Amino acid sequence: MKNIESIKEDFIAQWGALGSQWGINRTMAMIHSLLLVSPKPLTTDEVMNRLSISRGNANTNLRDLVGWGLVRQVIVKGERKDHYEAEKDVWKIFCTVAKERKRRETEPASKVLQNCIDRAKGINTSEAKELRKQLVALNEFVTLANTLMEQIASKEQSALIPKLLKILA
Amino acid sequence: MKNIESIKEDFIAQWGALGSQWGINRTMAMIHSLLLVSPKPLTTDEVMNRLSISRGNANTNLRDLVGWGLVRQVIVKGERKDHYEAEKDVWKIFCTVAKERKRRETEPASKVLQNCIDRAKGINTSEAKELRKQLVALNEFVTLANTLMEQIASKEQSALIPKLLKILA
DNA sequence: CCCTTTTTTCAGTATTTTCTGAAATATTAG
DNA sequence: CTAATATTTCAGAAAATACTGAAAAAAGGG
Repeated sequence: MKNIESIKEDFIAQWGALGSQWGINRTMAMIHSLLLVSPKPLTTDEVMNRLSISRGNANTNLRDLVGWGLVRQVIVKGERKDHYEAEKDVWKIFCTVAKERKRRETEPASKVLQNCIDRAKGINTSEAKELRKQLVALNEFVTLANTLMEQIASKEQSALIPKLLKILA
Repeated sequence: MKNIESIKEDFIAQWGALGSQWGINRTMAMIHSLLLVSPKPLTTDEVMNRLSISRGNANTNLRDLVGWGLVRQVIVKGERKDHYEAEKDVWKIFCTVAKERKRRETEPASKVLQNCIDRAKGINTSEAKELRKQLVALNEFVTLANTLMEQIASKEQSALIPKLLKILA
């Protein structure tokens, strides 16, 4: 059946399944994809009904998406209920996710490493030296990744991608 | 207490916790970090004892790590048991993970998108056009990311990073 | 204010994921 | 081939995660 709604449903279901193979929970990924392909902002009730999920679930995941910066609340005049819409520009989505993951994941990782490195400095065996070397290598990489991510995510797609393709050619 | 083993233990525990915030299960991340800071290859029994996990768990996760290409089996002469060691070169680890995630995650994602796009081609409403546009934009991005990852992961770190830093400056 | 509508919270439940331990299978030495 | 050792598998248990539904809190209207 060549119905547009059935295509959207499939997209939402499959994209949601992918999201969960990744670090994101299924419902959150599904709400995000629903909003991504929705021509207009939706209310909590509409999200609940479209995805057959409870109010609590819809509410929590919508707020989390807002927290990630992937979805914003919009006011529709003449309506009491909050409406939500997704950022649809793919490059902006990427930048948002990159910055957020940096903040939530790579920065804490670097802290952990730094702490272990500092503690290993006090020991003078060859084994400790070896350990320190490995941890320093890891930390340098994580830090570098941080810097690169930060810079990439602060640039315009049009300004960056051609250059990237060039140096990789 | 400034004991080197206690530093390793902390590193393993904390790195494991981070791994699980990400897509990797805690035990797998812990085994990987244990091997990363181990000066010599370890047997399944050693891994079990060091991390206080069951034989089944150790076995399964070691095999998965081998499947990811992050750990290899090595034969220690004069020993019956299999020994495992981690790849320690950080850049190689990164390349391995990048290629593997591409294969397991972004390629399937692109397939899903392509499928939806093809089906939307059969419909001629403005809404379908809108949907197609959004899905195409997503797919172009995913495909681009695939290509970049592939190329980055096939280069030497020393050849790539300076160039990257330059164009981002 | 007080009533109505909307949003948030959260205890209890359901589901999914991970882990254990022991049995089954495979490997190797003699 | 046999026995000893090592590895794999997998059913059931445990733990972690996500979800529901209803009650509480907050917001808006008159």
